[in-house]
Amino acid sequence: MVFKKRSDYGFNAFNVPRAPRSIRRRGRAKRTVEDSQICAFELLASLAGKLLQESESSASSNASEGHDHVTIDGGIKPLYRKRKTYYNYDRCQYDTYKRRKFFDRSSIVTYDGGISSESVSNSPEKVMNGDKSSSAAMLNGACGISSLHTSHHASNKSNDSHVKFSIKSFRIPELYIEVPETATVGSLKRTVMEAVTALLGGGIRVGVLLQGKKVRDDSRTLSQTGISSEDNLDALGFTLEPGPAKAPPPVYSEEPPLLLSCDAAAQNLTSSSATPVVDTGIPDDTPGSSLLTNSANHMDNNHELVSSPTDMLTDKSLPDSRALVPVPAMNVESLAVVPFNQKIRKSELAQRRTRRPFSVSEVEALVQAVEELGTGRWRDIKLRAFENADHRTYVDLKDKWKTLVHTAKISPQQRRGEPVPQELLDRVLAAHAYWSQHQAKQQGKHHPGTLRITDAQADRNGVAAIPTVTM
DNA sequence: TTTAGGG
DNA sequence: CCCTAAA
Repeated sequence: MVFKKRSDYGFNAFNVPRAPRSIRRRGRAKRTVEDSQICAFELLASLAGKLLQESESSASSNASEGHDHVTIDGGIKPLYRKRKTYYNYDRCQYDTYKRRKFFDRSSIVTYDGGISSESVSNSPEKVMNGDKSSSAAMLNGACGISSLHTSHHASNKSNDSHVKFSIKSFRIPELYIEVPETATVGSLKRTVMEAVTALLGGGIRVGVLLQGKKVRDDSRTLSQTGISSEDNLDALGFTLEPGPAKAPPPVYSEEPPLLLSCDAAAQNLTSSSATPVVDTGIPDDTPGSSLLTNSANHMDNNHELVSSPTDMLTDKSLPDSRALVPVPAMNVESLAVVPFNQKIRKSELAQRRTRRPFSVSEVEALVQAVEELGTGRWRDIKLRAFENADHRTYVDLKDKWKTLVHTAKISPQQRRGEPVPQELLDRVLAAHAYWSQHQAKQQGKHHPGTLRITDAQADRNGVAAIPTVTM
């Protein structure tokens, strides 16, 4: 017997019309999206959707037990989930992309389902292996769709406009549980509880959705994002997303380690001066799919990422089982544990990498390398100029070059982000032109010389300077 | 695994 | 940035 508690299958994202782009507005509120996430985290920590009141300096609040009101301050560092090694990059992606397609889309739940399993249904699929009677409990922590519904009350204070969030409840990601029919209800409950506990303990992140779209830019303020006390916050929602259970050691300073154990989060968050580390990476901004519509697209999910802390399988579930269990528990266990653990790993890689805009110096290095090696040798370029930047894959460099060429062609007014010196853009254009005609495919050591732009300050009429190679 | 492009 | 087809 297989039970499933699915909160969402972002799978049918395409069934949902894209929510209208939210209206950005700039105001005085200075809280950032991250702050909201902190609020959400605290709620999570208490495992109850208690009313959360956020106030800047009010002395007290009527918050409930477990945690009193929290004064959120800045200093939240985005966490970074380091990817596998550079060379495994694509492979990892390949291994998980299918899964991602299936789960990435999340949505705002329009119903408060609470933390309990609100819709347990029999899985139509048959358990593949012979462990039909297994008491394995699997927790699918990868869907990243747990979401909740929030109700909010705009505070119309005269001067400082604060936004108050009253999150009724969170919905947890899908839980995939499997227990023998001989199991008792009690064991089932425990199994579910363990699955939930494991999920929360495994680290969870919070996402913010507005108008059905995920808000990724954690640096923007609430007002800038469109979350203002004056707006109808009905379109605002939070989501729980499975996060890495552990924080890989940061490699670079700009890669804050991520630690997200529930406990840690709870501790940090309950402190008014805490500066918890929160992952800012949000999987996808695609409009969420409706949780209410996915039931139809229910497809075999037995193979989807499911995590199952081994401890979860060891006991609990069996004690009450008294029927004939054809397969020894141990065997079942081994069969179940292995695959599930592998799957949860994949789920951890399913997160979209955090955005890392190229700095001018990086662009400089890239341009330099391309001038020397030409395009089409991104592997070498990576090795030459970004050997120590694990977060810059050769694919990234190639992409960056692509955008640089584009950037160089458009008017400065159309460019965004940290402005790239015109000098560099000129070199980009020159190198691009040079290697384009030169096909750069020259094997061997290409010209050991240096690509030199003779007309760096090429005219802005689109005529790229013709570089020359000097020996 | 890399390259090359589209998404 | 992601996803892939090809090489």
